[in-house]
Amino acid sequence: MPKKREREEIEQVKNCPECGSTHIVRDYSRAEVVCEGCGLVIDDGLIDQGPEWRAFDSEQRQKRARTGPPMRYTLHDKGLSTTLSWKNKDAYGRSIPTKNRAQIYRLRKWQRRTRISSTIERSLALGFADLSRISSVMGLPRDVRERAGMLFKQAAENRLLRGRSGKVVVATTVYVACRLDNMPRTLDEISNASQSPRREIGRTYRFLARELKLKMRPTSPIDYVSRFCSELHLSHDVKTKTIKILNKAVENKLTSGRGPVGMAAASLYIASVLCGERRTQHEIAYVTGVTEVTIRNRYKDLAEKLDIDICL
DNA sequence: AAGACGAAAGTGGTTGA
DNA sequence: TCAACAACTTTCGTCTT
Repeated sequence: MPKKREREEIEQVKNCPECGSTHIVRDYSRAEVVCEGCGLVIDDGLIDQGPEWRAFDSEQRQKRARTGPPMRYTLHDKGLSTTLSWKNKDAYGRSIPTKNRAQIYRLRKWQRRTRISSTIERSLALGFADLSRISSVMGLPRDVRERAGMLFKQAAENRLLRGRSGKVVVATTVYVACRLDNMPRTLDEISNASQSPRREIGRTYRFLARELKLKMRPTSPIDYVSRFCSELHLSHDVKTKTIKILNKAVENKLTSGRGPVGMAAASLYIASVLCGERRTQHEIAYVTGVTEVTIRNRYKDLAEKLDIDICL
């Protein structure tokens, strides 16, 4: 049996409407037509003509053969649920006798009720798919993913997804989970990985924090240090030096009201110079996502108030 | 030529009336 | 709801190495 093609290039859509990329593929495992450039889902509900099972001999083939589309895991019920018509007709078009109407009514009522919980499950399934995509792009550890998943579930169960983009909510739960696990990511990083606008994530963050009564403490600049250090290929010495500087800054109350990322960036700059492993303001600005101007302002502050001499 | 500097205007979010 | 405000960004010309 020839191997089934999981993904294939597509010819109908020439360019992605979002980013213009021509790299557009059919992903049968997700039933989507996706732009590889920006991740935009151009079409979904794609029907895979192949079976989802494999048969190794003719007996198995006979047992497993059936009609209907293949199962899909991105749907909460794997696409196998029953639909119940609203007409008082049976499958042959005959009208249903009056004495059975009450029964049918009860069936419909339960159909309606179970469907409410399944919309939640559906958004969960979609959200989790998004979550695993974002966390693998960002390389997040499992604990953070789990936490984000739990948060998303809470949000869905409390009906907080209404009128909000699921993608943004997922991105927000990732942001929150990172912070709660003391490995904060900046809104910009989350925004890049999830392809959602930063301001939306920020707004949703405040909303979720209020609705789910999340007790968020302000992030400490120290939590950013190791990650930035390794991205800048700086030694352990620079790292400890940076943390020393930051602790002193906290003691002298230089950090309150200041953006933690800016503080971390400036301390990192100072430490890198003092340890003779100098990185330019430009490099640090690029990695940390704050501007050179902010690094300058912060580090001037620090140097002056903490009596640090930087001989350039 | 690259990096650092700083002034000035612009931006998005918070706060308090 | 709106204006004032602080922190931060953008932009750009100048100085230093």
